[in-house]
Amino acid sequence: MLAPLVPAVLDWYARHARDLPWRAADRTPWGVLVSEVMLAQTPVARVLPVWRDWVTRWPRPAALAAAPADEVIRAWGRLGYPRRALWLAAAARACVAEHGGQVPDTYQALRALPGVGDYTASAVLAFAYGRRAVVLDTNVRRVLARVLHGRAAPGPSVTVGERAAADALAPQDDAAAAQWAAAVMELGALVCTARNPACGSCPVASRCEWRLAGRPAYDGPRRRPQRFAGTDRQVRGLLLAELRTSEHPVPAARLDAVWPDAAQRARALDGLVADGLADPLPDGTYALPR
DNA sequence: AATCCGTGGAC
DNA sequence: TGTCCAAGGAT
Repeated sequence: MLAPLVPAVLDWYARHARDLPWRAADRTPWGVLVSEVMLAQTPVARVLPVWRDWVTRWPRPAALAAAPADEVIRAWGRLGYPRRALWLAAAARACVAEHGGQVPDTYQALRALPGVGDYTASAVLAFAYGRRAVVLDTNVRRVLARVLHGRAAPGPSVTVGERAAADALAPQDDAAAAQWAAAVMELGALVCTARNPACGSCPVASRCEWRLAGRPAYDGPRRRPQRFAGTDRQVRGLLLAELRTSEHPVPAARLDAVWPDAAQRARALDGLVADGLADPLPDGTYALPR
């Protein structure tokens, strides 16, 4: 007799969940939102110190809403995708302007915040408010692809069938569904990993379709590999690093030194300006916006 | 729907 | 060096 899937994963989670600060008993919806935005495409270990700095410096949305952009961008450090820092600041202002300074607790209102998509809205509902939500991140998608469908990895984008299966699997009860979301995500992060999954430590290995099929390699459509070297993204990163680490406005000549291709450099700098990550000053220098 | 958007570690 | 991967979202 096989243990039912959901209880087995919940039991595993009770014994193996990491002690992460955004899950602590004194967590706040604001801290959870900050963590979710930071964790997108970014490893936990790199998020931890930055998250602690942010929630200490800006314990509530109103505090971040009042912070100057340059301070916000510098506090983001090298987490990557620095537009997320501006999204969080804009979300904080929306919390103040439209939700009494609180992080909203409905899917629709969360989705309306800048930088909050389906995953983040669902995660805040579940992890901050203990509500039932279908939380489909890369970990959950991988676990379900393997356990339910015998595939090594999920497809490039969430399908309606995938969402329906995840919905059908989640407990109906709010608290149980929230626990399930955290548990299955944690299983994907710690055991059912993309590379070298630890099936020997998996609580549902005995009923995993993928393992039972001999762990066949993924053969479906692949998302095109993202290049980085030589792209505008790299140049933006180099330019912003120069602005971030300088106490004073940066002369154009110093920005010229970070990348040889003038056309690409100009394109990247224009992009930063358009995104609110750089400010061209009247004297020809550049600085972080205030 | 396909592309863009940072950064760094593992292999 | 190159590739893949890490709690996605916007356009």
